Amino acid sequence: MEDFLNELNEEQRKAVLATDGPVLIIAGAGSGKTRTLTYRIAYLIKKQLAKPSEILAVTFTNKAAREMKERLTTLLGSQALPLWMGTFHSVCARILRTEAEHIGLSRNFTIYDVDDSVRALRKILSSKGLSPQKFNPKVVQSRISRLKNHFVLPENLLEQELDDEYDQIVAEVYQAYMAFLKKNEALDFDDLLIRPIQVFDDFPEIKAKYNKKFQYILVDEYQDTNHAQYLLLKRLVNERKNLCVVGDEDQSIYGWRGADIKNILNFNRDFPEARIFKLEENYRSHNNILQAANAVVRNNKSRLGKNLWTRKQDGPKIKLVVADDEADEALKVVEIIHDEMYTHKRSFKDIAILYRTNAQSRALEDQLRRNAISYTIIGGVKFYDRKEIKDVLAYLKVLVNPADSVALRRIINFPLRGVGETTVNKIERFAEMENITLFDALGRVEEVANISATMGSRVKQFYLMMKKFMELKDELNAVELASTLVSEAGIMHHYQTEYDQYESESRIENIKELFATMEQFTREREGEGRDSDLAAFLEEVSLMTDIDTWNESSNAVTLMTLHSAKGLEFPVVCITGLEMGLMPLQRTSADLKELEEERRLFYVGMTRAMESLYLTYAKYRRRYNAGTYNTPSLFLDEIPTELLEFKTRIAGTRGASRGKRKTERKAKLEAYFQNDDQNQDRSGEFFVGQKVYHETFGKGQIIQLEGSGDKMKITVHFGRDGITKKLIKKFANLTPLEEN
DNA sequence: CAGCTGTATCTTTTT
DNA sequence: GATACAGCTG
Repeated sequence: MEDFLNELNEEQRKAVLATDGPVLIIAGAGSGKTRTLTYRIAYLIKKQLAKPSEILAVTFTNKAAREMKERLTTLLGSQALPLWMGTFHSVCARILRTEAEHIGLSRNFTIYDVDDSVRALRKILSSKGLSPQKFNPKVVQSRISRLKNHFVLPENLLEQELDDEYDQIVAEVYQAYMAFLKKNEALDFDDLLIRPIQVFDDFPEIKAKYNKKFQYILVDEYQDTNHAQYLLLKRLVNERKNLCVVGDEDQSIYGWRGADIKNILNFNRDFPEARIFKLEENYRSHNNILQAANAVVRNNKSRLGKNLWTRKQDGPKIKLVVADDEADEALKVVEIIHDEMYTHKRSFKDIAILYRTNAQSRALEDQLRRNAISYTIIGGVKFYDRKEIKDVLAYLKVLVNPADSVALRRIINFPLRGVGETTVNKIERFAEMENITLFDALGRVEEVANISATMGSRVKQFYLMMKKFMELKDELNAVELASTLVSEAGIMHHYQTEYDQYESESRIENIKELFATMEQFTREREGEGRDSDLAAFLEEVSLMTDIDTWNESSNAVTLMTLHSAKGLEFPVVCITGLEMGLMPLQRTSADLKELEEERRLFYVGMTRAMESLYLTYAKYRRRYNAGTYNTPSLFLDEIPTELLEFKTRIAGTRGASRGKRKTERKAKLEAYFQNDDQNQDRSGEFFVGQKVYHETFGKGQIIQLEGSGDKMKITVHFGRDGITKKLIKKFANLTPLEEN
């Protein structure tokens, strides 16, 4: 017992030992926050202050929850398993499923993701005759989500007179949307948080049950909780107020999602008796990295302030790398990777490449692939967002919850069975008249007016097939059910025949991977003695993010957004795209609050690095159609010059600037931009990124230029055959193609 | 009336 | 540079 207390520093130990009453732990980046939390839980259990089942620990991602659970199992064995650990959303889903019968909710409710919500709203808006130009479904979705995050319900809005016409309509649509969800027995992400609050308020006996159950509550990443989560916590905490929250206001990066930094800043106003501990020793990063990060975040006004320090050596300077454009930036990233591998004996998995927007990954991917560097991408098109996965899941969702019309509409004519929009609309109108679900209406298709006999039998055939599988639901386990369904419904056949070989293989591969995940899920859940049925699996999947499925052990460079990188660490980190307009993002620079969040985001990125940190930016970058010339991010100016090394080439040469003075560096940067303009304006010449045509190879794109004049070597990637060729200008006979 | 083809429209970050 | 939708065709 005491052994593991010795593994903590004094402040961490104090935080672990302060078991009772409200506790706020301000934990700087890399200060051993997870370790402190884990040991605190272990301590509670070992000292028998609480049974595992009386502890609730809320983490920010499912992955964090899984890892903490593993650590606890290592410390305590399987006795720790009954504790509740998960994200707010998964914990809420669990409560709602447990209490479903008492609160008028189907146990098999579907969870709608943003995409589903937008689909639903699109339908509602058009049925109200509102133009999608003026009332963009995505905008309306985010407005409603925002309202929900602030626990504002449609009835609160409608009872007051709203000045703004737009707000008035949003309020009406909001109400219709809630009715739609109810009819479909669906909850969206925000409902998962809101419904338990309502349940606790409406059913005191249920609130009492959970108050009794959860004697100790711990919340990680408290700076990123929103108002609804705050209200929920207030209800979950009982009179003992054993609430321990851990967070770092400098790492609050989810304001746009409704996270309220005030939750952490005002914690001791909510709980005046709260004890506060500050973890300020950083165990992760070399001193240079830490000092640079500190210097950047110091420019923020809204913070509690702390002094993060380390015993570690200074380490190498932070390398600032300038690139011509995004392809060149990617090329330089490749050089960085090579250099780190050969001169510092790193492997792929030690390296992370971070960026502000997912779209930036493309250029990086291209270059990594060409240089045979294995990589994994987190985010972007998520595994569970892939079309084939969504298709299969939609089938399963309908099996579990036939009332889910969004899923049903997705599959009713997939694979194509000749049942189109018009027919579905007719049946839907019938369903509304009869006050039954769309699915039940399919079974009575012969009663629907104006539907031909052939059409009717197509619909009926689909209905009967689904019905049959619904009956098989209890006989087969989740994987058996899913795989039989997928072949019988013709999905496998569809993917085998409708696409080229490469795509077909990868899609089928993905479906198989889904089945493998299901199997693993079933095993794990059975081990814990929890629900392992299809409904439970779908719930888990709905709340899963890319990072949760990330396999750290595979040896590959990791690519992800700065947001996804929160909570992770890598020996080598490279943050790309450090230009004005991208980092900070264009629309954020006007608003000080948003600018500060961008700065925190950069801070989060920097503090992921343990040993080396590279910062790159491109002077020119293509975004949508037009490209833009960019100036370096203002955040770069906030890093003390003596901590920076200015690199124009990565390996071999010492291209580093000796310029220690800011002005000198600025002059250098400006010189770069001058150069660049000339480069780009040389009409008739070739440039990197240019599209060209070659007699034998067809259309291609220049990815590298070496030398000059007729002897210039031009490396071109030809998309058609996916090959890359190095050509001599004189002989290649390349024709430049018009842009676009 | 289903299904295909071409055009318009956007791209911040995610539970 | 992918997706959604309108409009056309069979």
